[in-house]
Amino acid sequence: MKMHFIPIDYEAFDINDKNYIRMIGRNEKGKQICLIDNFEGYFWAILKNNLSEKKIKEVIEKIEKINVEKGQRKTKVEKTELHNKKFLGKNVKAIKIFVTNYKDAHDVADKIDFPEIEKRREYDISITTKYIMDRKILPLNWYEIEGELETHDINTDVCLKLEKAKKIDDIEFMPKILAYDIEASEFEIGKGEVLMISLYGKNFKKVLTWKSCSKKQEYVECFKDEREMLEEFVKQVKDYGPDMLVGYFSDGFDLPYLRARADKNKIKLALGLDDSNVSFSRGRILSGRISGIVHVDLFRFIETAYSQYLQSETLSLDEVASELLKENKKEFDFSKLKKMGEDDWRQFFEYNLHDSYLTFNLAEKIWPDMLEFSKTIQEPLYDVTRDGMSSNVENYILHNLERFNEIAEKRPIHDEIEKRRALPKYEGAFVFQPIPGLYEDIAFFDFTSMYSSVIVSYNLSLQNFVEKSKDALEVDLGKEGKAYFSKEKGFFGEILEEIINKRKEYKKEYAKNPSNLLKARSNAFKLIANASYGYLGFFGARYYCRQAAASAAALARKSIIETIDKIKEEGHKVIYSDTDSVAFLYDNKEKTLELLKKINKGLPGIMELDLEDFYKRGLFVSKRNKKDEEESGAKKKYALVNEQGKIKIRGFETVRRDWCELARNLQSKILELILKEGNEKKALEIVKETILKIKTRKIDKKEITIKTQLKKALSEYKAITPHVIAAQKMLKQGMPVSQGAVIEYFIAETREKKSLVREKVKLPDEKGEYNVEYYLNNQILPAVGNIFDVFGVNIDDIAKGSSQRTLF
DNA sequence: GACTTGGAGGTACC
DNA sequence: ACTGGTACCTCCAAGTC
Repeated sequence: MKMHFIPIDYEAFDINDKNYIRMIGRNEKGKQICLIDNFEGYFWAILKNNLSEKKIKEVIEKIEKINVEKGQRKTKVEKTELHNKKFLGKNVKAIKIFVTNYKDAHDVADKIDFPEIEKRREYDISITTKYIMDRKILPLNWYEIEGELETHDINTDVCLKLEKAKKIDDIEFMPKILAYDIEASEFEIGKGEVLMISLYGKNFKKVLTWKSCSKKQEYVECFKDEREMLEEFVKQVKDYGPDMLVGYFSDGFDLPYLRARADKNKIKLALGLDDSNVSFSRGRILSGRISGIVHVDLFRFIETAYSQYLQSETLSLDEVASELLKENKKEFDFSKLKKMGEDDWRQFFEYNLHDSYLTFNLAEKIWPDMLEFSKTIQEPLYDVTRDGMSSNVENYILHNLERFNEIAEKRPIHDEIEKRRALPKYEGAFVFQPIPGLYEDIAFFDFTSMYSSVIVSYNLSLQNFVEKSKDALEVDLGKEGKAYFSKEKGFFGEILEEIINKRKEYKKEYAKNPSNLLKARSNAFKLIANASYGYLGFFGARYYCRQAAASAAALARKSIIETIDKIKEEGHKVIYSDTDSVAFLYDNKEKTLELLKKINKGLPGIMELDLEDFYKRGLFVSKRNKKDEEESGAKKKYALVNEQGKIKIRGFETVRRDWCELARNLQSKILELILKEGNEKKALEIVKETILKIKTRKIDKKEITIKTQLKKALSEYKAITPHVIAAQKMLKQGMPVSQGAVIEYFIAETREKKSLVREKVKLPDEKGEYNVEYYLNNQILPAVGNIFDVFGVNIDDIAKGSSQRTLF
């Protein structure tokens, strides 16, 4: 049989202790297809230099006799091949060792500890990654496949055993998405009961429940008990037949909860296309897997791939949906949960369904990004929606090694990781100390993907890292001495250069012909390029090279400082610089652009300086110094307005979520008045008005709420800060408090004089007046004080003055 | 008990 | 444990006088 096929889900399985890969996907008509392929697992033994042919033959013979026993399973070396390969750019002879079961590759490798063997590699790559690397049946690409019909215990339209596959042109593809969400009686996984499950797909909406049903909506279906509801959930998902089952925070809540309740009810949550139970892989965070259906936790994907482009301060469904879909969650008061009337249940069903509705729409909206991530990195959707950026970078590299005939480096294990983590931080970026003031006519230059282009231009990588030599590039690492890098092109640099070029190409294409898909594609490459430098310095990386990362930082410092000097030489006053950007005063745009060209001519390799923008005004403030410290300009804190009147604020409290809205909004208003109108007097009036409002208690509670994230488990805090107290209070009230939660509280008046802030903490719904003194002295005045300092106005005096006036 | 100082903690910048 | 370093600022914790 011959047909078109797009693989979506990958899974390995064994028959008679041999490995196979099962791909689930669709044909162009939307039929669900299962495709089975052999997997010939292998790893590499790299031979020492200059071994005689006879010696090599002996080694091969020894290797071919190796076998291991793992419980019932006996794994042996099936065959070997001798190849000329490369390892970190060097030519090596290596034995390709095929094993009958790849799961035991590590154990087989352990037995090959002969003196003739230099290194053993690639036994630590996951089976699906290895399969994709080897057979090049790439996720979400279209193929024409040929194969025999196969009877296989799986619920798809057709199942084939693969014989031939040919890549063909893309056909537009939209997966069948089903979103789900649950509500439970208690927050802790499995402790309470699942009260309802909502499902939302195309022309499909349902809420399954076993609770009050007399006034239910038409989309609600009622069951006798939790068990029947869970069974129906499985049935509904199967009938719908989605490619993707999507939840929001469903790895951490919905799916483990469902599984726990199914276990409790002694039933199987047989969502898998082969009727298998949902399973969870252990890791720092649980990952819920359903065989044949891609379970996606949108929250995790958004967190790694999307969050840096979002304004949302938390990644809650409500905030993210509000930003991306312009829709919010429905209201529901959870404190009612203990005594629910029929109308309350009605409202709860609607609330539950709406969460699935939002999740479904988010999934459709973000689909281009998931698709392009998967195609770019060449890893399955399931992985790409969960992996962090370091894995994404690494997988991108692994899938591109073959072109370089490279054997992959190993992943570090415990001792090596510990060693790397114990190393001190190396010196990073240069940040210019600004002089506080209001400046006019500012030009901003910045380097495009500075660190990546430094890495490419100077060939900084593990492969190029060498002992001191005349031909090598010498990088001065200051206190740490010097590092040397060979000048040949290494695969790391080549791959990174391609990534940068593709990003440029797709960005240009997008500008010409905008589409969500092109935007997503350009973005995927951008994210990978941006994470590559961090990858070099990441202790868990296969291609970790601290010296390369430190050298990238050192050479970037050198570049930006030289750029600053050149700008100064032209007679400009440089006012700021951070890492890859420089701001200076200009008087003539043409001349400024000429200067840009001139600097670019002198830059090495692919390094490129760009005009970020021309700004009309810019404000830099001083640090809130401790006593006796000399007043100095604050780094990473400034506000600019460009010629179109667009304001850019960095670092100020306005953009910090751990300050109350009142302070943030006031500061923002003041910055705008100063930047747009240059009117600090009017700004001062607004501050006075706000002070009066605070004192007369006219401020809404919402505006004085402070939000702080709980970064670790409550018990691990050494210092008991206000947000820890607030979290403890929440816990006492039976509210869910988990690591990562954003805690909300306000500072209240207390009967007795208390000196510590935490003694005045109250939860938003607690009775009590806000603490005038605190909001004045710890929120409002600090937020605007250093802005008015620039104009020689002491805000503390003003505050005191207005307080005297109000007294009279 | 008032005051200083160091560091824990959180969040932002690039 | 799951990309890197730099920086600001608040509030607690513990020490000094």
